[in-house]
Amino acid sequence: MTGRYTLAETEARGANRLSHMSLDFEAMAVTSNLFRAASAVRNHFERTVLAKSGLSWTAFVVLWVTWIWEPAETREIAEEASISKATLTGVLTTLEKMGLATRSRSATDGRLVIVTVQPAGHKLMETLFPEFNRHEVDVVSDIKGDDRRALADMLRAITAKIEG
Amino acid sequence: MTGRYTLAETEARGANRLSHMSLDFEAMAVTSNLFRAASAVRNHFERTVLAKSGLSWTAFVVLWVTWIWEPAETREIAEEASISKATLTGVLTTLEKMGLATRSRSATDGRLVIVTVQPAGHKLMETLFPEFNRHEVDVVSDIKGDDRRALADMLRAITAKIEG
DNA sequence: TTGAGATTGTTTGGATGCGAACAATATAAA
DNA sequence: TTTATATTGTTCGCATCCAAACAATCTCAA
Repeated sequence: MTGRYTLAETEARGANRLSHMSLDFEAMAVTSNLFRAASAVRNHFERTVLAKSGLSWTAFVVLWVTWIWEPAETREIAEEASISKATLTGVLTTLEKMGLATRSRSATDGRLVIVTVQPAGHKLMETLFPEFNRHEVDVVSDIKGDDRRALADMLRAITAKIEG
Repeated sequence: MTGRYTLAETEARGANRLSHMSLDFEAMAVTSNLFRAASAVRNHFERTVLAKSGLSWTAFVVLWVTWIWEPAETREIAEEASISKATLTGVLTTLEKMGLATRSRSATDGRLVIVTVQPAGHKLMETLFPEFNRHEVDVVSDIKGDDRRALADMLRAITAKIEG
């Protein structure tokens, strides 16, 4: 939760509030910095790489997942993008308005909706994704190679712990 | 970006799309799992610990920051909570409606708004925050002590790299 | 003292974001 | 065949979330 202030400062300032509680400040530091980092990365990417194309972070992720797996079912896309199906409905409408993707009904199961990337979407991703990846490289450039793998593994462990 | 599928599966499936691109899959795995984890933690906390009190993740963070630093200026709260001032305006309105916090004008600077936690807010945090922390402990329980510190440090490094 | 520029919180407009209710479709057992 | 149950995407209501425009206030130089 802490941002500008260090954990030590927060701990000192919050001493009166927190001193009588039994707390694990290291676990707290993990979740705190997890969100701080995720939020910083997201905002930075939206303001730099994604700004030109007018895509939000979520719209980009949805388009990316569809691009890799197309034709893709919406339930798969929602799962991969870590968003609810209700949210996906809105994002897909946005992508359709932008002419980047289209919806169609499944021929074998009338309940399913199949999503396909439009030519404009393919053209966009062809240049946007490599650029996106270069920013990803930049963001982790202060972390050594072995540590990057360890970092990804620990983040995966957190997700696994929650989702079972 | 990948969720249910492993990076290897995505790489294999996306071979046609990605094979001709020069990509760093390890950097990709970091940002991918960073968001997957942050999203999972947030949703899990909102559905368990926070559900009873009717607080969203953001509302809880804002209340927590105010609780530690009160009386707090809104610009400080927004910075600590990693949200924009526009977002904070809405969240504070929510917290006021719930009777957990109040706004007041600064006596020395008419531009500033000072936020204070109400008695109901104090009472809530007294039990909610320790419970919140117990869930934080649970979430990182599969990661060893030393690794937890390393994890927090690397996440801090990512944020620092972006925010300078 | 005064007026240009800086700072702050709110408003506006638009896009997520989710749970719950819903209608359409599919599946299963009787 | 029929009927109860399950699954899927959308709609609805509401709460974030941000950039940009805005009004109020402060600062500081002339």
